[in-house]
Amino acid sequence: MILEKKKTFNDFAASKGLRSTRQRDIILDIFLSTHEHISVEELYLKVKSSNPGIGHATVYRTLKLFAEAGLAREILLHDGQTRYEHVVKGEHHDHLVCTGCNSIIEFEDETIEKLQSEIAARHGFLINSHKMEIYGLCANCRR
Amino acid sequence: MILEKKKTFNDFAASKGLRSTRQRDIILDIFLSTHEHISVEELYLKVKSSNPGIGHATVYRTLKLFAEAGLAREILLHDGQTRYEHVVKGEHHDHLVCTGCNSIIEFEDETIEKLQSEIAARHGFLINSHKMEIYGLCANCRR
DNA sequence: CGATATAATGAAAATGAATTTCAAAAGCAT
DNA sequence: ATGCTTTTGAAATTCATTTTCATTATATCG
Ligand SMILES: [Mn+2]
Ligand SMILES: [Mn+2]
Ligand SMILES: [Zn+2]
Ligand SMILES: [Zn+2]
Repeated sequence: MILEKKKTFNDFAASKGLRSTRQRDIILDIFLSTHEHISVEELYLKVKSSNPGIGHATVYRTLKLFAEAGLAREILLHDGQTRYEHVVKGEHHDHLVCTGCNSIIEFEDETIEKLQSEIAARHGFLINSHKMEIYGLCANCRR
Repeated sequence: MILEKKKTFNDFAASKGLRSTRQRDIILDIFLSTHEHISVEELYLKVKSSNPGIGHATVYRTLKLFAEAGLAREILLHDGQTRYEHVVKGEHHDHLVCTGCNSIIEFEDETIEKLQSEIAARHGFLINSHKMEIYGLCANCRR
């Protein structure tokens, strides 16, 4: 499925007339090797540790491309850092965000998604994406 | 209900031992006179037009107090500006955000809220707040 | 192949929202 | 009023992100 994502990006790049570069390959490899919800800075540091030459701006630019290509999702929590997570085709999830330890629990709820569609339809609204975050304390942090 | 909010803030201020200042009164008045989801900068400009002396920092600081006092809610959309909206006691709503014209449609859905609680409970998670934003095109912008 | 055109990169500068600093002003208890 | 503490506002600072622009790399074409 890593190969699949690489193909997704290559197809996207081709369709956009983007050139294939060593930097984008490296950043994609490293992004795909991560899990969780990684901040741009975190990814940049990972990238730099094996490829000191790659610059800040390239990482920012490339992650935007990944999001555009549909293989990454931008996540804005309340800490002033943009994060990215993997997009799994045909899947969607939302987040329980613990304000105690910053951990994130993912969940999906088919019923909520359906209700969202109904609400949008009721307003003549065409959904492109949505985000839902529940903030509070995880089981560990509760006491 | 404007008086009620002022009382809410005064009680909050009293309980926190905050001093009552001309600036906070003015900013509260102007905030309460606004509608929609106003950015800090927008509010600052409004404030400054009638009270040129009031500074940027004070507006930022005061809005945080309003949020803490429970009469304003901070909203982060995807435009890099923090916005604030009024909190109506006992009410909650979420947002349909049009990426075409930046308009916002508010909605409430009791069932979704209930499902959120269930999900949280299932994970032993204690909800403090949540946000749900649906992005897309409003009826006007669709075609 | 080269040569040429154009896109991508990266270091550094710029931007912009938000926060901090700190001296002066204002509020409050006595 | 006095003295103590909080608040204010201008300016400086921070910090993430974007932009600039000279250089380098990639793709295309003869
Ligand atoms: Mn996730
Ligand atoms: Mn609203
Ligand atoms: Zn936690
Ligand atoms: Zn619209």
